[in-house]
Amino acid sequence: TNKPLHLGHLRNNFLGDAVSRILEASGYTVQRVNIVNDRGIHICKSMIAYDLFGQNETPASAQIKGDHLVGNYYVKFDQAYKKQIAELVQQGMDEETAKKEAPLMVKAQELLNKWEQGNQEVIDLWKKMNTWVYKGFDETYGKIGISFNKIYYESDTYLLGKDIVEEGLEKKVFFKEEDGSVWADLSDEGLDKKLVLRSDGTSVYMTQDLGTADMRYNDFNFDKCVYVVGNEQDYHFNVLFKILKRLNRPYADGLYHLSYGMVDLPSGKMKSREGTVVDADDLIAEMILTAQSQTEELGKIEGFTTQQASELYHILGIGALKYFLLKVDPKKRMLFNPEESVQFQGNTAPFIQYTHARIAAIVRKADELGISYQNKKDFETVVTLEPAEQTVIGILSEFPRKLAMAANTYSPSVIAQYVYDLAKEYNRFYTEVPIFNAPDPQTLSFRIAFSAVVAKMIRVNMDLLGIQVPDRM
RNA sequence: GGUCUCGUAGCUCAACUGGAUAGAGCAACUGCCUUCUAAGCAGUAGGUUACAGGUUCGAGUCCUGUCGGGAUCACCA
Repeated sequence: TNKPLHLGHLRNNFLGDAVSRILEASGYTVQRVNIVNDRGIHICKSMIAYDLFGQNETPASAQIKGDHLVGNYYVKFDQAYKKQIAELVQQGMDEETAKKEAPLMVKAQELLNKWEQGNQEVIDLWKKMNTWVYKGFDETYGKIGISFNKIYYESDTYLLGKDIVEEGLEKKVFFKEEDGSVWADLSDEGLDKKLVLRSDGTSVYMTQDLGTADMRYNDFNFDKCVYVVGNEQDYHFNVLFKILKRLNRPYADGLYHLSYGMVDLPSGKMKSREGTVVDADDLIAEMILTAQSQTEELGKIEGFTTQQASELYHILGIGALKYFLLKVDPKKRMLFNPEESVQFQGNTAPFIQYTHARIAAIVRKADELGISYQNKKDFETVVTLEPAEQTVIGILSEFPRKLAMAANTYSPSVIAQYVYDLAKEYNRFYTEVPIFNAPDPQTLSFRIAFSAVVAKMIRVNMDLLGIQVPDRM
């Protein structure tokens, strides 16, 4: 792609990462794979705008991340393009024709053709600008702790799948129209006919996805393959999976589309072209800044080095952001209100992280006092449990079932909700039941051990979400 | 228009896949720091689960219809 990451991408990446972690914890070996759309007319638009207005600007000279720089040229193209359309319409051309015949669009098409023909000059510029974009993405992915085992580029894969079209024709899964275009007819399953190859013999999205499905199976020989893709592509994946099934692919039954809902703003849907998107880098920076100001306001960084403090702000800010996007059922669309969504109280990551930090303080103190709590015999005669302790233990015992549910439904929100309930209930214990003023040494040992177990479970669950927990905050 | 999807407190979300009195947070109000971190805890108030039928011993959850939001139905990806 040629546009910077936004909030929707964050939901996508956090979901993919968390689901990977949950499946790993459930015994699967997981390969995280990303597909980068690095070719097509949209890239050409950025390239043209750069050619026209760029004056050899680079991310270094402009002091701006590469993905933002390239994204800005995409916007510049669109502005100039719209102007040209308006002028043509003014001269009496109808809008549809104007959109196609505006000089800039014609130029972009020419550029795409040159790219496909391997024109060296075009390829060089394309590579240069792509490198900037990837570097920008790497920086963002680094900040949010997301990584992949393998990255596929569409410039390498966009010609795949044509052999499968041939195979499908032989197997009568596809049929050919008079103009030479090839289609899949799924009308007997309540779906429409779907184009799989253009009349000029070039591929479309479906062709490519048929090819990449085979490629991924050859690369990884997977039992399951989870596509984390937004729900606006439900129909596409429905068709894709049905076609692969009809082609008797051995892996067809293991394919799953983790279809997640869009992130809406109070003003409505995010639209890149209209600039109504929440930029990922801006949001990340804002979350970290908010974490900093909240922490300083509460005066909680006594004894922290500058380095430690900035690490804490990062853990809190990124954690709050991840948790906010993961606590909601993936299937559902969700609303992001910039004014209200950046919160650190209530059902948020900082609340859970705070609970962990308090327990860590208790454990530190116990260790300093030399209190023994690591062995069962330290407290095995304790039988009376406070109500709050009983409730917490009940929650702890639910973990295996919750993990299984999260894995089966590909739903990190199950884990998020669970760890919140655990922290919430522990906090009740924390205020109601004294620990260091426990009535006897064995109860004291038990309550410390009990707290340590809760801290461990908080850490384990937050780790499933890809969220770190601090020992002090 | 066809298909899919959603509609739960003022707002954002839960409800363990059909079980008992529908739960949290935010916002509002009331208390609690001389005691382990108040980013916390306790409490008050807030609901005819869009609406109308149906299935069931039992429905927010299942079926039908209506209304309302969203997505999709490209020789774009």
